[in-house]
Amino acid sequence: MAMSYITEKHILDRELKKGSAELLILSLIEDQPRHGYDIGNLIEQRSGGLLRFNVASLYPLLYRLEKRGWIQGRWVEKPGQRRRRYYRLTPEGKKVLAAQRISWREFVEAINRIIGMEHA
Amino acid sequence: MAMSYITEKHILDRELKKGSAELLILSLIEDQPRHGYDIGNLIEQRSGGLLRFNVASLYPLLYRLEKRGWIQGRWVEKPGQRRRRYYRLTPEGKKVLAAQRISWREFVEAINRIIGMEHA
DNA sequence: AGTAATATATGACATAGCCATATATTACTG
DNA sequence: CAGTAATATATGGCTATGTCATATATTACT
Repeated sequence: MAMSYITEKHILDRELKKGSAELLILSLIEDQPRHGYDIGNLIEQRSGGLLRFNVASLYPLLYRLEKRGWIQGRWVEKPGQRRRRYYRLTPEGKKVLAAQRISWREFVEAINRIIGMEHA
Repeated sequence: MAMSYITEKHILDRELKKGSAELLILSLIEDQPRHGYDIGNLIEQRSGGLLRFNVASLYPLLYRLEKRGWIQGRWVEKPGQRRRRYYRLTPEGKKVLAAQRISWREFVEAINRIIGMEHA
């Protein structure tokens, strides 16, 4: 999960990734609880490697979301596995996710309008 | 151009805005040189008020873009007007803008894939 | 036994956005 | 003509947060 920003393109990627992080995490645990490492890998896989989370960003972000009451974590210990902390959406988190999805859509449309990509 | 973030929705907006700022500015001066204040107002107007730039963010960002050689500013003084610094895209900036438009599109598609908004 | 992968954790540093404020000029309004 | 608003650029200080580097612990593989 190491980052590597070499070109100008990557500078943009790095910046853009910041704000969408919450939305990604909330979406991924919408249907089932997941642990941090799983979330990080899913984001990388499903984005075709375009989006990657540094673990040093991912875990603190999970703590913040839990502190805000949007997600709730619990430790799960199974034989033959290292202990994992599974996070699930709280009722408050569900509301926030719904609001953020709308916000994301409006945001993308606003940007596209300004940069001339209505058809994107 | 003052900011006001009250709801959770706005927290997301604030974060999201960060990475797209460069793309917005480069796009707006693509066809004609513009000064900072004009750019700030255009972003607010064309986004229907959704995107707003604090001047304390806008001007330093313009300096950074100029320092990187993507934009070039020059002072213009006209009678009956306060002096303005007009920025234009450099050849290097044009290349960066083209790359960032592609990057933006890929980014949006990757996010949508993960959060379940393919149809958005 | 050694290495890689899995999984979580955190201190230190750097980036960069925002608040508040400042300055200067022009336009409007009572 | 005095006061206020709008235009236009500028910046010090605070804060949030992402990244680098590193640490720890467990399991799987060879």
